[in-house]
Amino acid sequence: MRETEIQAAWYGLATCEKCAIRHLVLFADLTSEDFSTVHLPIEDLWLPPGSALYQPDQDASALFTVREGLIKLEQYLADGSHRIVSLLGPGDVAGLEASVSPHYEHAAIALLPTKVCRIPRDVVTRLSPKLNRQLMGKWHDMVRRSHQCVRELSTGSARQRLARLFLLLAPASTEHCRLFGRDDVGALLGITTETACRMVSDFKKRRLIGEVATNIFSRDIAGLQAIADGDDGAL
Amino acid sequence: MRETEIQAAWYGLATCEKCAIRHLVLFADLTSEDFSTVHLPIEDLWLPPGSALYQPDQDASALFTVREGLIKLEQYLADGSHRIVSLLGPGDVAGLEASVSPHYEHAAIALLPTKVCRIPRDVVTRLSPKLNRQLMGKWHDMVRRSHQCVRELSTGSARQRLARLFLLLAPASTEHCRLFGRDDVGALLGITTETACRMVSDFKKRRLIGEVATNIFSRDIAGLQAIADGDDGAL
DNA sequence: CGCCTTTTTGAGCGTATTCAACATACGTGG
DNA sequence: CCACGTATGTTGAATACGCTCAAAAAGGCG
Repeated sequence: MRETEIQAAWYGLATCEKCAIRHLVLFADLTSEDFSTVHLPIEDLWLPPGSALYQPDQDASALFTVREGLIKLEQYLADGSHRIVSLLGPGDVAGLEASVSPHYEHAAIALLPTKVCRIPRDVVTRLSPKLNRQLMGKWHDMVRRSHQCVRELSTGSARQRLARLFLLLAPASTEHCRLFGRDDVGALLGITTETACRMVSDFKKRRLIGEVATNIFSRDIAGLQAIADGDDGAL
Repeated sequence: MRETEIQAAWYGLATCEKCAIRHLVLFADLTSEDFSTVHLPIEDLWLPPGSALYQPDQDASALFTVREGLIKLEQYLADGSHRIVSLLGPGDVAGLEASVSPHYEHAAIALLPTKVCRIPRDVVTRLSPKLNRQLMGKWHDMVRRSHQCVRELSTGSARQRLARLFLLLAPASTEHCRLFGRDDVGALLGITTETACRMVSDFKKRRLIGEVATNIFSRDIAGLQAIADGDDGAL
């Protein structure tokens, strides 16, 4: 088991009022006055791939808004193996359970270079009534993401799952997308590392994807869509 | 596609204050006074297996506390097939999205004879501040259930998944448990109906389960646990 | 440059799927 | 009450798929 620690570098005190993605974060409804009552530090953190935001059963002292990048939530099974149960992207909140429970329930680990802002649990508690609408919305997002993982990434053949993953990694309009380690692809899709690897190879051979740099891919959206829907991978 | 309609029979106006499972439902924190402000009807419904509480995109006019039985939440895929993304049991709330969104996102269908109480969306809206703690808790439950579905029911071999399902169907202390149609077992575990069927047969042959009546099973908890953890099904 | 980790590829095997046939249960009408 | 028809459950045989184990290749990093 690889040792993953919080390697986050301190990035700077967040100026939430001017946050570029504020419309989609927890503080969307707050006024300037509300901000002035927040005296606890809200930090911006940069997470390199592989670094953990938190570990299961750890004290849930904060929650984290994802601003850029991708976070995996994984849980451990009885036999010591693990499974990725959800992915969190920009606008999502990691560790929402901090608002209702004393401990985290997953390991939250960056899959890509990721920027988050850390909001102490006490800030949420204090602003609770004002944040309620947004909190509900974030819970709703969590549920949707999780159901998406079952529906898209844990259903059908390995080929279909990988195709759907490539489509989820970035909007169709985006030129390139960044993939993560084959181990994580496997743990996410519920297949082995080897199968994940073989499938990626196969997609490259069929020109459904093209690797423009290490783990940076261009995509044939229509082709991937066809694979994702029907199981038709015949040449 | 089978036509499933709301066949729920009206059961009686719920007397929430005296509800036997009130400690685990949405109204746990309310006072007598609060109840007196609720003038909209809260109905108790009995759902026979196969009947739908709601369908996707339907107007989300109420949410439903499950009191007895089991509800499946399913979503449809591009190719017309469907996948069960979560199970809801006693204490869980179906259609929580009604509190934040105008439409339902799943089909919610009873797998077993099921008793629910229907709480109009307006009741929740009106009592909103008082229900907040409980609502958060229910969202949290939804997320946990959904992650459980990935972790336990969509991971490992078909044999492991089925073993875990039998363990989830009822507490270990419960003598018997009730299973549902093989189609639904398949859609839940992400395997085909035939495989689900063969596995159930196999479990019976190995005496891991015993069918005391149609779809009522006794269980060898320890045996099932062994299958669920290691993949060791060797004779 | 060598060491370590991650990725890739191969071969053989076991499992789940497919497609088909058959059995059983259930509900309806004769 | 039984006969029939449909829906559901069960089983078989062949195939395809993904897994295991093993080994080689390709990056990173000291």
